[in-house]
Amino acid sequence: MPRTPEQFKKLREEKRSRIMDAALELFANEGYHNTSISKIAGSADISKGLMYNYFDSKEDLITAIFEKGMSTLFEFLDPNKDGVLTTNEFDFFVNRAFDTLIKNPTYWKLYFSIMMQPVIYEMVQERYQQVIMDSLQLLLEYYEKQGVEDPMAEAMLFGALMDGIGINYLLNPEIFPLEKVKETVIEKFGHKSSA
Amino acid sequence: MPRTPEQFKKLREEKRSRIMDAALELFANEGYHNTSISKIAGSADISKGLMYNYFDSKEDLITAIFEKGMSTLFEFLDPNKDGVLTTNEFDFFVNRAFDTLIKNPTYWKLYFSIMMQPVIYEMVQERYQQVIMDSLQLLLEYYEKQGVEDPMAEAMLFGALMDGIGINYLLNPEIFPLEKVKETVIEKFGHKSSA
Amino acid sequence: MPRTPEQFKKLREEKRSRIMDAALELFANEGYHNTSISKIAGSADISKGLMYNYFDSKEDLITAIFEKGMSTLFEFLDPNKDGVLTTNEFDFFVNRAFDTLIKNPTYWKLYFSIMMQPVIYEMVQERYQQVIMDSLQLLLEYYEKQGVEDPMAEAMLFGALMDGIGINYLLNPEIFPLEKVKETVIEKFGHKSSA
Amino acid sequence: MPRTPEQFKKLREEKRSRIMDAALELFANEGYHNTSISKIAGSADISKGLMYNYFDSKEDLITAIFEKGMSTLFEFLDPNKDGVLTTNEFDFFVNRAFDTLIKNPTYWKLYFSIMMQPVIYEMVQERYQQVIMDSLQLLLEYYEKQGVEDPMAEAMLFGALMDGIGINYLLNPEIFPLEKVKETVIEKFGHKSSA
DNA sequence: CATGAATGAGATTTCATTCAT
DNA sequence: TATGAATGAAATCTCATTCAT
Repeated sequence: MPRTPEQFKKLREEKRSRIMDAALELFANEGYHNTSISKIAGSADISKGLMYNYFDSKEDLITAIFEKGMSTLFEFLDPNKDGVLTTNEFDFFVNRAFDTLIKNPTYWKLYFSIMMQPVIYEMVQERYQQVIMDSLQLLLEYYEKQGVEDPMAEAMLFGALMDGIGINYLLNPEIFPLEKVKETVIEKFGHKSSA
Repeated sequence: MPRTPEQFKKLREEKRSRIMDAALELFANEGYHNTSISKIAGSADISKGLMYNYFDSKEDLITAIFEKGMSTLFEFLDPNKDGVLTTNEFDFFVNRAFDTLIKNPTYWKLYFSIMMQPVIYEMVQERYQQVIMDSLQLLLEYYEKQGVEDPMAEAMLFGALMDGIGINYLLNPEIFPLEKVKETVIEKFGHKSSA
Repeated sequence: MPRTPEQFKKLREEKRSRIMDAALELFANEGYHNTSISKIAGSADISKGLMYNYFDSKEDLITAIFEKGMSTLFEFLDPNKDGVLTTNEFDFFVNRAFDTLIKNPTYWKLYFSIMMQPVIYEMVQERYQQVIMDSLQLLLEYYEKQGVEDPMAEAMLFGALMDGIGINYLLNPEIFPLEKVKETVIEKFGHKSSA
Repeated sequence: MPRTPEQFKKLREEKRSRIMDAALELFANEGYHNTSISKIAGSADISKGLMYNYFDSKEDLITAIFEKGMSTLFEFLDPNKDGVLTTNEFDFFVNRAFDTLIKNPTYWKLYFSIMMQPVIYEMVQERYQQVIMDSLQLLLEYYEKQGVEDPMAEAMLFGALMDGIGINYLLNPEIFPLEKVKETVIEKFGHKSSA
C-alpha cells in the first residue's frame, strides 16, 4: 500500500521540522560556526546526506529557521492585519513579545546572535529589513496618534529597549526581573496621550 | 650591538597594538570565526607565525581585545573611583557611553557579537561578570538614593536600554536618532527624585 | 539502494586495517614524529581528511596499533589461559617470541621506539603496564617452582635479555645469530631444576 | 683588560657544555622532536640566536651529545688500550657499565631513544658502528680465549643482555634489582673457562 | 658576543558538501 | 529515500633557522 502524496508531504514537513528544531537548538547554544552538519544530523537522528535532501546548504537551513520565527513576530504587532495599532494592540504586543521570550528563548538567542554576526546577518538581511520597516511604520503612526513630540525617536527607543530587554534576559534569565520590567515598559512607552 | 630591553619592550608593545587593531576590525566586521589568523596577519602586515609570538592563540587575542575595552568602560561609570554615583556622574556616564559608541563603533560591534555567541562569551565571561556586577552595584545605590520604587528593576531596565540603543545604532547608524535618544534617556532614567 | 549496516561495517574494518598497516610501516621506519598524517594517508591511498573518519587523532592511531600487538603478545605466554607456566609453555613462548620478531620486525621496531620515547610511551603506558605485570607474575611463579634462588631477579633478567635480543636483532638482522642465541636462552633461562 | 685567548676558549667550552647539559636533559625526558630550540635556550639561560653560535643546528647538537657519551664508553672496555680484554678487565667493564647507568641515567635514556628512532639514528650511525665494532672485536677475542663454543653468539648475547638491562632499569629504576642482576651477569657471562 | 623579532614551511585537524551504493 | 564514506580546502598552530640591531 503506497502512501498517498499527502502522506508523503506530511512526512517531509515533519522531518524538515525536526531538522530545524535540532539545528535551532545547536545554533543557539553552540553558535553557527561551531555547529557542524554532522552534529545537526546526529541530533535530528538522520544521516548527513539526507540533510541535503531537505536543505540545500547550511546557510539555507539557518535562513529557514530565521524566517519561520520572523513570520510569526509581525503577527503579534498587527494581529488583525489592518495596518493600524491601537493602544490595546500595543499592550497585547508587548505582552506577546515577553511571552515569546520566555517560551522560545532558544529562538531569540539565535535571533540576536544572527543580528550581531555580519556574515550571517547578510544571509537574512533582506527578510529582516522588511519586517523591521513594517513594524517601525506601525509604531510611528501609533506614536503620532498619541501626540508624542518625536515619534521616530520614540519608536526607535522603544525598539531598542525591547531588544535590550531580550538580550539581558537571555544572558541572565534567573536574575532579570522580567515581570516588573514589562509593567514599566507598558507604563513608560504605551499610553502617552495621558501624559 | 644588541637592542636594549627597553627597545625590545617598546617594539613588542607597538606591534601587539597593531595586531589587536587589525584583529578588532576584522573580528567586528567579519565575525570571529570568519576571521582567520591569516587574514589578521595579512592586515597587520606580519607573517602568520609572528602572531603567535605575541598572542598564544586566537582566543588569547580576542580576550585581550575585549579586556582592553572593558577596562576603560568602568572608568566612565565611576571616574573618581569613590564607589558612588552622583547625578552629575550619571549624566557624564551616559554622555561618555554615547560618545564611545560613536567613536569606537567597531569595538562595540565586537562587544555585542561576543555577548551573543556562547562559545566566545565563555572566553571572556569571568572578566565581563566582574565589570557588570560592579556597574550594577553603583546603579542600584544610585536609584536607591533617588528613591526609586524598585531600584533593581530600574537599574536593569537602564542597562537593557543602553544595550538596545547600542545594538540598534550599530545596525543602522545613519537612521538611528542617537542625539535625541540620548536626551530622552537622561530625562527618563536620570533624575528621578525631581519627578 | 543503500548499503546494509553489515556492508558498512566490513568496509570500515578493512580500511581501518589498511590505515593501521600503512601507519605501522611508517611509524616504525621513519619515527612517529617524522611521519605526517599526509604521508600515512598517501601510503594508505586515501585523503588526509578520511584518516579522521577512522581515528580521532594521530595519537589514537598509534595507540590502536600498539594495542593490537600487545593483545597478541600475552597469548603466547599463557596460551591456555590457566595462569600457570609449564616448562613446555616456557619453551613455546621463547620460540613464539623469536618467531614474531622475525615475522613482524616492523611492529617490534615500533614497540621499542615507543618504549624509548617518554612522550609517546605515556600514550600507551597503562595498557603496557598491565601486560608487563601479568607476564612478570607468570614468570615469577615459574622460577619459584623451578627452585631458583632469586626468582624476581631471574625473571627480570630474562625479560631484559629478551628485550635486548629484540633490539639488537632489529638493528642488525643480518649479522645477529638469532637461532644460536635462542638455543642459549632456552638452555640458560629455561630448565633450572635440572641444574 | 681584555681576556686572554685561553680565557675565551674556556668560557666558550663552559657555555657549550651548559647547552649540551640542558639539551640532554630535555631530549631524554621529552624526546628530540618535542624539544624545541627555544626550550633548550631557555633552560640553558641563553638566547635562541646564541645557540647557533655554538651549534650549527639541532642535529649538530644531538650528535655532539651522543659523541661525548660514546667516547667515554669505549674507555671502560679497554682502559689500557692494549686491544686485549682480561678477565679482570671484563669484570671492571661490567661494573663500570652498571655504574654509569646509575650515575647518568639521562644520557642512557637518550642513547636508547636514539637507537630506536631511525631518522635520528642515521645522524649518529657512523660513530656508533665504529664503537660497536671495536667492542665486539674485543669481546670476540675474549670469548675465544675463554674457549667458548660459539664466541660470536656469546658476545652478541652479552651485548644484548647489557642493552636489555639498561632499558629495563631505566624504565623502572625503583623495582629493577640492578645489584643482584649484575652479579648474575658476571657469573654467567664472565669466567667461562671454569665451566 | 648577544638578543629576540621575524619568517615560512609544514603539521594536525575540521567540515561543508558530494556521491556510490 | 537514505546512508555514511570520501574529498579537499582551509584553519590553527609550531618551530628550526635567519637576521637586524
